[in-house]
Amino acid sequence: MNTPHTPMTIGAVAKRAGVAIDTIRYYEREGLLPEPLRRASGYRSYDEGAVRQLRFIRRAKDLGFTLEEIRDLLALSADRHRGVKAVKQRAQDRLAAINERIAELTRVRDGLEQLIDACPGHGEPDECPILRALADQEGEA
Amino acid sequence: MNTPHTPMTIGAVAKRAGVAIDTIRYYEREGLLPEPLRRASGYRSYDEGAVRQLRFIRRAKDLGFTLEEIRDLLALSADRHRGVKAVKQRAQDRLAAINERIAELTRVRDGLEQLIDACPGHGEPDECPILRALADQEGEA
DNA sequence: CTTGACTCTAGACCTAGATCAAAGGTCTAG
DNA sequence: CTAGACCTTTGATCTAGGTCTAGAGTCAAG
Repeated sequence: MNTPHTPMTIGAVAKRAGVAIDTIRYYEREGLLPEPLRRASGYRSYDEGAVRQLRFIRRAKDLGFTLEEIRDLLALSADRHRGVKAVKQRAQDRLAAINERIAELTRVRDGLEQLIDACPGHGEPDECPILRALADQEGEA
Repeated sequence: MNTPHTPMTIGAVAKRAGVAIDTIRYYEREGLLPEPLRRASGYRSYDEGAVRQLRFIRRAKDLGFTLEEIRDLLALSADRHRGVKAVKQRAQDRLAAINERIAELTRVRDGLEQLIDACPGHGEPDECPILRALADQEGEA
């Protein structure tokens, strides 16, 4: 199926997974990667599985998962059967968070857009709606 | 027009502007707030202008401006006439950045949504499209 | 054997935007 | 006058996710 045991140095793994060497050691410290075998010299010795796991982490990060959530996903993905349901739930949670963030940014964008449209781009600062919006005291509780 | 000179302690200003005392001193260090007058005892003495400026900062922060950008906006807003054009430009830059971020998040969301829809929520991890998407090696340069 | 590239560890440092602690001085109500 | 709230400074700490340094050891090629 696959080359079962192709030992690699940390540098080779880093190159193949597209991450920095320091990042690999950092992930190991943080429990996102298992401790690898060591050569007699103390060098870390990795196989293909490490590259796959690093790519997993990178993709999950691209989807906006935090390292803590990824640690959780990795644990779940190792759990045959019972993990799948939980993984789907995590993905749904992540989706909800992203949607909320999009809604928030959209609100901010619309507000900013209105201010820009109303600003002539010249004249007195007092007549600039952007500055007025920032400076006006509205909510004196 | 306004109460011309109502000296306040830092605590009073913090309360009225809705920020922490430490944050005010931090902004002062960072050049976002001018150094206030001092009483004989060394206590900082603020007036209404400080409250307005803090609210300005808070609103700009809500619009996603960084403190560095806000420092820039404050300098521009003090520049009668010539500042308005630059302020509008900064706002447009900010708008473009927000739109880009929304587009990015939307892409991520759509990808995640597809994975979730395709995941049965049970069964073997090998059949979970979420885990497969994260784990599959696609790009072996 | 030498050279240069690579790796090891422990620990410091980075961004951004605060937040907190320690040790002490000041102000105000009662 | 005293308790307690408030203020001062310097400097450390926090989150998140790394990045970098120093000093030492190792590996592969020529």
